[in-house]
Parts: sequence; structure tokens; C-alpha cells
Amino acid sequence: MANKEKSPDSEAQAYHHGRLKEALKTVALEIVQESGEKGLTFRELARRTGVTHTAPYAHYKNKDALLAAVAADGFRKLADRMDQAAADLDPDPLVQLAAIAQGYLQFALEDTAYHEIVFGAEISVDRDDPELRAADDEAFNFVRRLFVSAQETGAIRDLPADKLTMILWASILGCAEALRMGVAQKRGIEDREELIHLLLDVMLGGLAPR
Amino acid sequence: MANKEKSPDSEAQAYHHGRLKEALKTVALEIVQESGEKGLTFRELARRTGVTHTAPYAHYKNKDALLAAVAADGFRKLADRMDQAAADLDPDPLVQLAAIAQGYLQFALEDTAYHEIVFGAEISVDRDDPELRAADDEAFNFVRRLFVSAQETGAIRDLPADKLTMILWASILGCAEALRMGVAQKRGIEDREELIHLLLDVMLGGLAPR
DNA sequence: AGAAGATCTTTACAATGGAAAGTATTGATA
DNA sequence: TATCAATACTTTCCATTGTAAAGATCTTCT
Repeated sequence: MANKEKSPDSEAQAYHHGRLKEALKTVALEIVQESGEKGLTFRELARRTGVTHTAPYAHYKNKDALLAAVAADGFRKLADRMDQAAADLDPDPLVQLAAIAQGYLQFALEDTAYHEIVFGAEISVDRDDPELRAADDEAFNFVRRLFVSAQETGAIRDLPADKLTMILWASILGCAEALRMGVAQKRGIEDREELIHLLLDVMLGGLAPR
Repeated sequence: MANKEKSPDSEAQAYHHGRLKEALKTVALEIVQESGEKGLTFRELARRTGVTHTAPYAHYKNKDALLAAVAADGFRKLADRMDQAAADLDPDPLVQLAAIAQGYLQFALEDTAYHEIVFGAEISVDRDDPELRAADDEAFNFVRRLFVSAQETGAIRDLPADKLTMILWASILGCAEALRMGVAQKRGIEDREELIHLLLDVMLGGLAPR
């Protein structure tokens, strides 16, 4: 009964946090940014949001569920990034493809916490979360549409768009990982521009001499 | 003083395990195979090797160090895989390239525990371990040599071999990840043969129509 | 044989995940 | 507006983990 203070100016902790569910996502992202997914514990989360250590369980069953929610946000942010990169640009699908590839890499290298959660294969995320799946498909289809456009203009060969998209996507993802881990730098590739340029050069033009 | 039994037939635990350092690597791999890297704890490790829970610390400072040792083994196994895949085959570098790509994917999909440890970006492994770095370079150079050969025969374009190798490597790695996580299957790619076939088709021939 | 060092055990402690049961707050309904 | 059920949070409790410190036992080298 001691802390029944409800002074509106003091940030006295109300019994109800009020926006804990949202706050948890925000703080989780901060923690991952600072110390990686391994540094993310529910107890630390609770500490930073100012609630007791079991309060978060009311909103997310476990880390997987929380990270799935964060990952969904991440996919949406990625889609935005790619959107922005492609907007106000030459409508040529190939030009746009290059732009979104850059957009993707920018996401991977700058929003590292999101990227780690969204694409980290060893991160335990509930991949069956419906919201997450929807956000995933949206981002995928964004790229897919470009491929279809490019095929309609005859700019690229007529292969199944789904498979093609997936392969380019996976390749970019692999390259992003290589950059993040310093492997690319070790092999003489300096920045993401060079990497994407090379990858697309190889992908579009092929390795065989013309 | 009670269990001073040393009957040679009974598997009574001698005070010294004898081969604990080796055993730890073996058992660690088993555990990762069963329940992923997250399921790997030093205490479980100790339990299975039949020692007390702090004994492993005498051999490996922490999980990172242990996993670095396992990862080095993994790289060597990968090099073997690629070696085998390329042996007794048409010496044409392109044919061999396809073969080792298959060898890589086979490694990724069958020796999943090794693959997870070796290439899992979010797995905490001491990547500066000298033994690990050496094993890494060895595997990389194996592929690089093929590229150089292919360039000498004029089969592929004259781009920096290091960068080229890295890009193909990263792309394959991304595709392997996609297969492992079921993303490739979701997009209509069934098995690793189809995946590699498609990837190399794109990489070698290019997306642009000839 | 004896010392030095490696290998392993015992003990102890802080942090985490998470279960169970209780308390406060909100919002809907009668 | 009084009540009541759901929701949001707290308290308490326990098993498991990582890790430090110090001691016991074995091996090896001289």
C-alpha cells in the first residue's frame, strides 16, 4: 500500500506498465543490437522495462515468440528499405534489381539487430508465426515481381520466377553474411557496392566469356 | 577411497579419463546433432563423458574454444568431401566445380552439426583460433585453384580469382541455408541437385539471354 | 624417488528460465 | 453503478547453467 502514488509528473511505476508488449519488442531490439541474441534474456528485458522478471511471460510465451514478433517488424522494415531504394528510379527492372540488392545489403549491414533476428539461421525464432510468414512473403514477392517484369521485357531469361528469386535472394544473403563476418574483406572485397556490383555482374552476365 | 577398483574388464572410471579432450569434441558434435548448438552445455558434455562438470574446463576455456576445435575438424572434413567429389572425374574445371558444389551441399545437408558449427554465423566460435584459420584457408584455396584452372583454359572470364571464389562460396552457402531451412522447398526447389544445377546455370550462363 | 605439471573432483555462488499462486487493474455487462 | 471475469503484473520457489577457487590424484621427466 506504500506506493500508491500516482503523481502524473513522476514516472512512478503504475502497476500496469500499459505498453509493455510494444516496449518489449523495442528493448529486445536494443539488447540484440548491443550484445547479440545471446545477450537477450527475459530477465534483462524485464529489468530494462521496469517490471518483474516474469511479467514478459504474460505477453510472449518465450524468446522464440518474442523474436518472431520482432522479426515480423524486421521484414516490414526490409520491405520499406527495398521500396525506398527502388523508388524514383529508372523503371528498368534490372536497374531496380540492383537498387534493391543494395537496399538489402544496407539493411543487413546497418540494421544488424533486425538482420540477425530475421535471417540468423541459428536464432530460435518461431518461424511458423502467421504474422511473420505474411511479412516474409511480402518481401519475397516484392523481388519476385521485378523478375517477372524483367522477363516480360526480355531482359533476363525465362526461368521459373520463384526459383530464380530464391536463388538470387539466397546468394545476396550469403554475400551479406560474408561481409558481416569479414570474410569478404579478407578476400579483397571492400564495401557493399563492390560486392553487389560483382555479384550482379556474375549473375547477369555469367562467368563464361561471351 | 571406496572406488579404487581397477578391474580391467569393468569400465570403472579411472581418475583420468585419458582421452577427454578428444572425447569432448566427439560428444559435442553428437549433442549439436541432436539438439543444436543451444542444447550444448558443458555440464551435459561432462555428464556424457562421465566426468564432473568442471573437468572440461581443463581442456577448453569455454564453449567458443571447444567449438573452434570442432569447427577445424569440420573444415577438414569439408575439404575431404570436396576432394572426393572431384576425384576420378573429368579434369575439366567446370565439371569439377559442379562436383565440389555438390560436395559442399552434401556436407551442409548431411553433416548438419559440423555445418552449423562451421558456418553458423550466430554460433559463438573462436574464429581467431589458428588451427581453425588454417583449415578455413585450405578449403577456400581448394576452390580457388579450380577457378584459376578454369580461367587458364579460358572457360570462365578473367576476374580476380579470390573475389570470384568468395562470391560463389557465399552464394552456395546461402543456398545451402535456404535448403536447410526449407525456404528453397517452399519456392519449388526440391533437392540439392536441382538447386546446384540452377545456381551454376545462372552463375555460368548468366541471367541475360544469349 | 621426487618434483612439477596436467588432469580431475569438490564446493560454492550468482544468474537464468520458468512454474505456481496470488494481487491489482481494466472493461464489459447486468 | 456494482459486480465479475479477464488481463496485467508480483511474489515466491526451484532446477539448471557457467564459472571461480582450492584440493586430490595421476603422469612424466629427471
